[in-house]
Amino acid sequence: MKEITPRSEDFSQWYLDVVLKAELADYGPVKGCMVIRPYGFRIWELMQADMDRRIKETGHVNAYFPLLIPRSFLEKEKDHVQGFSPECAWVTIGGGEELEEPLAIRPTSEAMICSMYAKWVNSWRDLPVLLNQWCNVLRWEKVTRPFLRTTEFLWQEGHTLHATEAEAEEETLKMLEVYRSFSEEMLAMPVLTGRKTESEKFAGALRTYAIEALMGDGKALQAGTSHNLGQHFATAYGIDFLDKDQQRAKPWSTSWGSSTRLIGGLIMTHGDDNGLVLPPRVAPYQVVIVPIPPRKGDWNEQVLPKAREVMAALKGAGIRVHLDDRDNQQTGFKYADWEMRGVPLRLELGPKDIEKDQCVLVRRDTREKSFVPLAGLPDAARDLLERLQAALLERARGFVKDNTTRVSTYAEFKEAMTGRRGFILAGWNGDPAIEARIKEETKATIRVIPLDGGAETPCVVTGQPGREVWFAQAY
RNA sequence: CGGGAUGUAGCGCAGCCUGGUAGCGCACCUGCUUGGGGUGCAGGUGGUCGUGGGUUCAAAUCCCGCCAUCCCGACCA
Repeated sequence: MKEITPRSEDFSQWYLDVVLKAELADYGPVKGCMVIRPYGFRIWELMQADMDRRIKETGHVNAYFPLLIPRSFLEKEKDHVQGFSPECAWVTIGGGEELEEPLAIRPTSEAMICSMYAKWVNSWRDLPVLLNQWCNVLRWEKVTRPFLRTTEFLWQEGHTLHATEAEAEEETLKMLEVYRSFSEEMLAMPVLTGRKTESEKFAGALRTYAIEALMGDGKALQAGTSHNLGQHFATAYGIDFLDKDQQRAKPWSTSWGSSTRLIGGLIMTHGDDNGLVLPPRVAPYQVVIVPIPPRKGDWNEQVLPKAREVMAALKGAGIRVHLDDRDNQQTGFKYADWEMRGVPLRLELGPKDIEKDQCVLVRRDTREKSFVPLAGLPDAARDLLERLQAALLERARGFVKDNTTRVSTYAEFKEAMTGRRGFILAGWNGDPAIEARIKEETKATIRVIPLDGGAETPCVVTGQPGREVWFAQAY
């Protein structure tokens, strides 16, 4: 088995090595279209199940809309089509014949869903509409990287309609908070929340909000977005309703999405030189049992029965557990193998342990070993998994803190960007030209404006009155 | 889309310059060995050399086209 490139040596290569060697994904035959392999897909399923629960708990229901969108639908919202048409893939032939109207493979579903909403919404009683869909989307990206930027990816997209601006804004912020809590609670990935600048907002949106996470190489990853679409889409797609006072009114819409990109964030937040490190809550296997063969005799008699017993006990306690009973691999190989795959806890069980009615638990993050009596094992394992989950979040928070620099001069800003990068807190006068200049000169962009607008701080470039915002180089 | 590079077994590569029966390491299969941190030995399976054309008695090798991938730029709600 080939070694994983050290993280410090080449972060990009390290990331690719982890994705491929841990068998999360593999390249497909079409550029940018990756195969999500079973181990990677299980992570997605676990994430998806929890995110789906959160979406439903906030009052939304799931539906499914078509993959193909007529060109004329997409063209109805001007900013939207400008933003997305460069990355659209088109179906022009069907059944061997040229189509009258090309069909876009959805890059996102506002156009399709809003068109249907126009048909369905007539009265104030029909509002709010709170729909979500889980699906694939296609965006023709020029540069692709597994999970982070792929031509086709899986995501959820929520699309809602509201009677008032205040309600729409509340919804937008509510879903931003769902993404924040999900990232931190499930992925142990701390994120910034805030508003995007004009240059970074969604095509056709009034306001875009995002969560931003800091990766191990000091670059920021946009991990989820929530848009207040204003009345732009209602206007473009002709959605209106009769209000209580019998006046025709246009609803306010929102959309919000999170994707398989979160898996990339997970990898780059926690992984180390030995490979993946998975937070227990999204780990396909939370515990892997590595049975140790006896020096003499048959492990089928001396070790495996006990190992199966232990596995059953852990499973009974709701822990996802795998027994590695491969007899063609050595113990040391298995240790390295499961570490690479990021399994949070390794349980070693050998003849010596069985004699003493104990086992060895080894944490993936710290490699700390503990001897645990088999009697109370499920509780001890669950407890350790919870502590590990919390420790990962704490460590990641520490990393963000250590890699956040508050600067007051542009020289300091540039210096921070040439070093370890990370988040930079600096004043900005609100001028897009300044934002563009900073990007050109340092590669840093404004990741988010704090939700409260940011503390009053002189602009780092001009010295004019400004607000403190978060900068970083983005993925 | 511009600049550079690379396509040979599942993966990583050599062979190409100087044309002459396709090789190495890992992985995989068999057997033994080993086993509490990536064992060792022996045997074995697997390749129309990215693709189309050209030159030649003969092309992985030389020439031309195309395709794909990677790196750097541009692009990327």
